[in-house]
Amino acid sequence: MDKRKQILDSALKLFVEYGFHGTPTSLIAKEAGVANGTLFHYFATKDALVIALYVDIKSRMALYLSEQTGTQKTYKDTIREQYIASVYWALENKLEFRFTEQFKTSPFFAQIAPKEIEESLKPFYDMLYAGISEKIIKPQPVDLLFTLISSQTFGLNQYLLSHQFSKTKQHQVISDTFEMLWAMIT
Amino acid sequence: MDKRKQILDSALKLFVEYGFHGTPTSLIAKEAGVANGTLFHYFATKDALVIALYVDIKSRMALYLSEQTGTQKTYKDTIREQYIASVYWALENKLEFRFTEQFKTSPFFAQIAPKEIEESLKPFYDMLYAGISEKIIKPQPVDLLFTLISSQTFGLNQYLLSHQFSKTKQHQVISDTFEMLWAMIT
DNA sequence: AATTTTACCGACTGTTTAGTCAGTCTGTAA
DNA sequence: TTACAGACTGACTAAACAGTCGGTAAAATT
Repeated sequence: MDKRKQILDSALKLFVEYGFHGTPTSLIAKEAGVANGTLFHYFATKDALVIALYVDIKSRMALYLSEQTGTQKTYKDTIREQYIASVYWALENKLEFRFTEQFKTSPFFAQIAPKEIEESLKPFYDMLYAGISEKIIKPQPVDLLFTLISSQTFGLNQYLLSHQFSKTKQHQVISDTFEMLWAMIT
Repeated sequence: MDKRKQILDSALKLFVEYGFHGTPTSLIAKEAGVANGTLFHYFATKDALVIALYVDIKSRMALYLSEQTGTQKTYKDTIREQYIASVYWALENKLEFRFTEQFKTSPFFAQIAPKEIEESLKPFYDMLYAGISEKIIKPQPVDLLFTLISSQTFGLNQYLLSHQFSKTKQHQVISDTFEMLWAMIT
C-alpha cells in the first residue's frame, strides 16, 4: 500500500531489465499500479528517482551488513565475516546488486557526493589500518587495499550469480576465495 | 576523413559523458561533423552503433594485447606481462575502458553472443590450465580464477584512473598488486 | 559512355517521453 | 460541518528523438 515503495520496487525491476533510459516513467507507474502523476508527486524528476533508488538500496545494504556483523574472536574472523556478509547480501538481493553495478559505472554516479561515500567507507578503512599496524595486513594504502577487496567480492558475486550452485558448493567457493583473498592481503 | 570512424569516436566520447540513452544520435552526428543521415547510413540503428562500438574497442584491445605479448622465460613472467599489458591498455585508453565498463553492466551486453566471449577467453583459460597442471596455480575452476584475476585488474584500473600518480609510482603500484595477485592464485 | 552502386546530405515526421496541471478524494482537526 | 492539507489521478503538452526519404554527386562496374 506504500506507493512510494511500490514505485521504487518497480523502477528497480525495470531498470535492471531495460536500463535507466530504456525504461519510461509511464511504464514504472503502470507496473507499480499508480497514476503517472503519482510518480512525480514522490520524485521531482526521473533522475531524482534513480538517485533515490540508489540511496535507498545503499542504506538497506548498510543495515544488513551491520546486522550480520557480530564481534568475532580474531581479526581474520572479523574480516571473513564482513566478506561473507557482503557476498550473501548480493546473492539475496540480485536485482539490487545488478542495479548498483549499473549505477556505479553510469554518469549518474558522479552526482553522489564523494564525501558521503568516504563516510560510509570509514569503518572499513579503520579496520584495515588496525590490521596494518598489527602487521597482519600488508603495508599498502588502505584505499588500494579496499579497492582490491571490494573488486574481488564484486567479481565473486558475478561468478556466483552466473552459475547455479548448491548451497554447499556455494559456501565452498566463498570460503575458498576468502582464503585466497587473505593470502593476497597478508 | 573516415566518417565511420569519426562517428564511432564521437559516440565513444559522448556515451562516456552522458550514457547511451543520454546521448542523441543528432549530437553524435554533429560532433562527428557529418549529417544525421550519414550516421544511419553506417549503422542501421542506434543500438547497432553501440554494439559496433563495443566490438570495435574489443578488437583494438585484443590487437594491443597480442602486440605487447612476447614469449617470456617463466610462467610467472608470462602472466605478469599479460597483467601489465591489460592495465596499461586501460590507462592509455581511458574512454574505451569507461565505455566497456558501462557496456558490460548494461542490458546491451546480453546481445553479445556468449560463444564469441568464450572464444576470446580461450587462450587465457588454456594458460591457466597449464599453470594448474604444473602445480603452479591453485587447483580451482579456471573460470573462477579468470573472474578473480580480471576483477582485480578491473579494480586496479579504477584505482589508477581516479588517482594521479607519477609514472614511477604507477609502475610501483602495478608491480605490487601483481605480486599480491600472484600470492592469491598460487 | 552508359549504368549502377555507394557515400552522403539535411529537412522532415510520427512517436515517445518527461513532466504539468486542474481537480478529486480522504483524513483530520478546529 | 467546515476548512484545509496532502495524497493521488490521468488527460494533456511541448520537446526531443530515432529513423526516413528524396535527392545529389562521385566512384565503380559494365
